Amino acid sequence: MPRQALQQRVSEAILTAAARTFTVQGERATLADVAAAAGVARATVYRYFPNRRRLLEEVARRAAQSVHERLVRARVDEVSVEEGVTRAVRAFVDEGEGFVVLARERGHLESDEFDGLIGAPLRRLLDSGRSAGRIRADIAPDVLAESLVGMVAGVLTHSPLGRDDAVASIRAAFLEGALVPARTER
Amino acid sequence: MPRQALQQRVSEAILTAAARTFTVQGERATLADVAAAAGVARATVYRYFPNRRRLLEEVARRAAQSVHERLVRARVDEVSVEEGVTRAVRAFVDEGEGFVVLARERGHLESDEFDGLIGAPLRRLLDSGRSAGRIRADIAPDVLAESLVGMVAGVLTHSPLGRDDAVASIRAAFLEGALVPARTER
DNA sequence: CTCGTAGTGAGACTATTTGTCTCACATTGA
DNA sequence: TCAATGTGAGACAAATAGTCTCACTACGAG
Repeated sequence: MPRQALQQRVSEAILTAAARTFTVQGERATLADVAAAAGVARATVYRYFPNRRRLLEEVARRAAQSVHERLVRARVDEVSVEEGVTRAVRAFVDEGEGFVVLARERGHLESDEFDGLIGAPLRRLLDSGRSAGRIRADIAPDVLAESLVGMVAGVLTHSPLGRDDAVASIRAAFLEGALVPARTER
Repeated sequence: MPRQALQQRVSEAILTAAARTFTVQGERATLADVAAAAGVARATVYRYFPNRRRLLEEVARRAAQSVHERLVRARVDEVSVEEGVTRAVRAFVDEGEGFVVLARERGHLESDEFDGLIGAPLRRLLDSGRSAGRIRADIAPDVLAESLVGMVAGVLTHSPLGRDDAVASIRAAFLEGALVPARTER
């Protein structure tokens, strides 16, 4: 098995270029654009991915897998909910462009990688927080999870924030809300 | 000006079908699909919209305009921030599929209809709340606005909630956050 | 009621993009 | 140095975008 280092690099270059290109130009970017961005011939893209849809799916699948691993490594279920949410948001934001493509495309994927790899752990985290009485029970956990994912995708796509600022803002907005805590009430 | 009632109907049918088709099938749905869904010939679509991109833009532009008018009619700037946010969320949710297309496509539009018609009023609302000391000042208003839009788009796309439930959940999550209010603290 | 016209449906046609295939060339490893 | 593996380039077929023409339908004026 000789040339596998090259194939590794090429595959990586294509997937990275695809994530960037689809994030910047939108869903209708051409595979010629992706190939050019990756610095390879268009035919080479088809040597690695049988068609456009599968390339998109692979970008999304890898992003989902990568985020999942970050979540596991971050041990989100072994810390407080607040800290767990912070680390989850950090995992999403660190994934960057791949996460944006994932959030945008996940409804059109073959198998629902997103739900198993990200949705489920996120719901588990929120659920345990709910059991501990720290996460409010009047909103369904899956709605909270969707809200968080939507917030991250929206801010990543349309706000020019640095990673640390993005994480801090999203964490605070999601956990504590936009209102100033009403300290004097009740 | 004789047949304009017909053209009105046809235009409406195409735009509605386009919003639904692009929301359900994603960005790469075919114009033949849209035409079939609208019950017109494919050529007729091109009689009303010069190309695919402009059709998408028109769906988004109309959604933006419609939401803007809902915001104005709702007088979001004449009530409390909490009520204003509630009405804004209701405006987004009521727009439905058009809003989903708008949120997804707005980065790739010619002119930024979204920011002027929706982003600006939303930021004004949050800003006035901030001046009144009710909206937290440690998160930039445009980040809060993006968060809210992302939340709505995410929940509308991936949660099977009824309109009233969706509005209530999003309102509560955005304003008060996911945490149980720490009533006993401090 | 009939006719002229505005507007649609259907389909042929071109351009662009997707996807397939072949062949010459470069690079790696023995 | 040489053989094998993998890429670049470009020709090709299939699908979709976009253009155009023509026959037909239905509305509205008389």
